[in-house]
Amino acid sequence: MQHWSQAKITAFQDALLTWYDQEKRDLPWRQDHEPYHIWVSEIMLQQTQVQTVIPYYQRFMTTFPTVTALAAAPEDKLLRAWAGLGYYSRVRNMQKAAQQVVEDYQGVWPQTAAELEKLAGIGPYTAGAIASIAFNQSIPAIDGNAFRVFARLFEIDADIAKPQTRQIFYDVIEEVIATERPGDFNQAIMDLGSSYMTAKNPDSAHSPVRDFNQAYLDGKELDYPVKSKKPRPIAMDYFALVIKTPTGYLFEQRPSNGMLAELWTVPLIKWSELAEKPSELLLPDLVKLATNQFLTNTQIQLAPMLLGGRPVTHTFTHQKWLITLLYAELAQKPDLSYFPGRVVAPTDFIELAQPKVQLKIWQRYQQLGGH
DNA sequence: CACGCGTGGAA
DNA sequence: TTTCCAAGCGT
Repeated sequence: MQHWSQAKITAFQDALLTWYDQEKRDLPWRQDHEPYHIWVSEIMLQQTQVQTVIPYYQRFMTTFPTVTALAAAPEDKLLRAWAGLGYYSRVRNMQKAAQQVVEDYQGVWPQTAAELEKLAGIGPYTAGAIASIAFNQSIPAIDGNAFRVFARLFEIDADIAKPQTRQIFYDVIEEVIATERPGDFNQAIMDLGSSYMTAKNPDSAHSPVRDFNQAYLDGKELDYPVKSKKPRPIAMDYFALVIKTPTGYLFEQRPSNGMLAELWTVPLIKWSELAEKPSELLLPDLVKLATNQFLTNTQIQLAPMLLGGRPVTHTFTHQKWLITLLYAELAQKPDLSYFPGRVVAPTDFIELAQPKVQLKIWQRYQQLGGH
């Protein structure tokens, strides 16, 4: 790996920051440098694209205008504000961190990356981002963009999927970061990574730092960054039970650990966890078997129906769910003593924090004539 | 350290 | 359709 002279470093900073001053995106969280605003945006932006985050950020700020409001929020309101964004532990950690700020720091944010990293949900990237953007601390903020940009600028071939690689990049960035404007420097690198120096179709020929991009100059841009691949999602079969009662539909809250923790869905039965596995030719039996897991003394009034020939599919990072919809209608309100959920009228669905997969299930149900 | 954890967009 | 990627963190 090459080593830049001080003159080259200065020229790079000038080119980058001049471009950033002219072309930086006007984003809702760039209106000011309030640590609360920077923090919320950074958590939302973890593994999530800018255009997805914008409406969530705006609603979140209306709902929870201050760190104090967030610290005191009831869990259902909290989850509703996050529903659909994914990686739901982020919002639970966020409330823990808000409570830490209010209780341990009397509502005044710590200003160093080391202190910020002690807060729940704040790791090395987010700590660097907040410290540099909100508090003007000269410290790297290394996200996927920064890995890609600097891997190309310096032709660094260390595998960015390996945790120990971070130190290599940290040392490089520490040398070239603009110490007078660290927050703008870090954000400029991220803007660069999402515009000219993208992963797939980069346009480095027109990049403001074209002449500093060694991989581009060598015609090897797409060789960087080096990143080991992850295994593909494992297919899993589920049944979704759409159960209509006189006053609404059955919903259950998922366990507090694991996938989609504490979010609301119609009852989902994992095929691999069914004690008995009836033949697909006996679907009425299957519905009865599944419902009997949690509904006692219940008459299923109408013949259960299989809904939808092809399953609803939803792909997560590690799992691909293939969900077959089953429908049943109950003549009476069921006994919910052993059922971790509630009967919800369609007009009250908005009160539930529902993941995207549940919205897909409901969409399919409606397409098939449900209401 | 390797893995679990959501979702949407691009090609 | 499949694959990969996107402002990561906790365990």
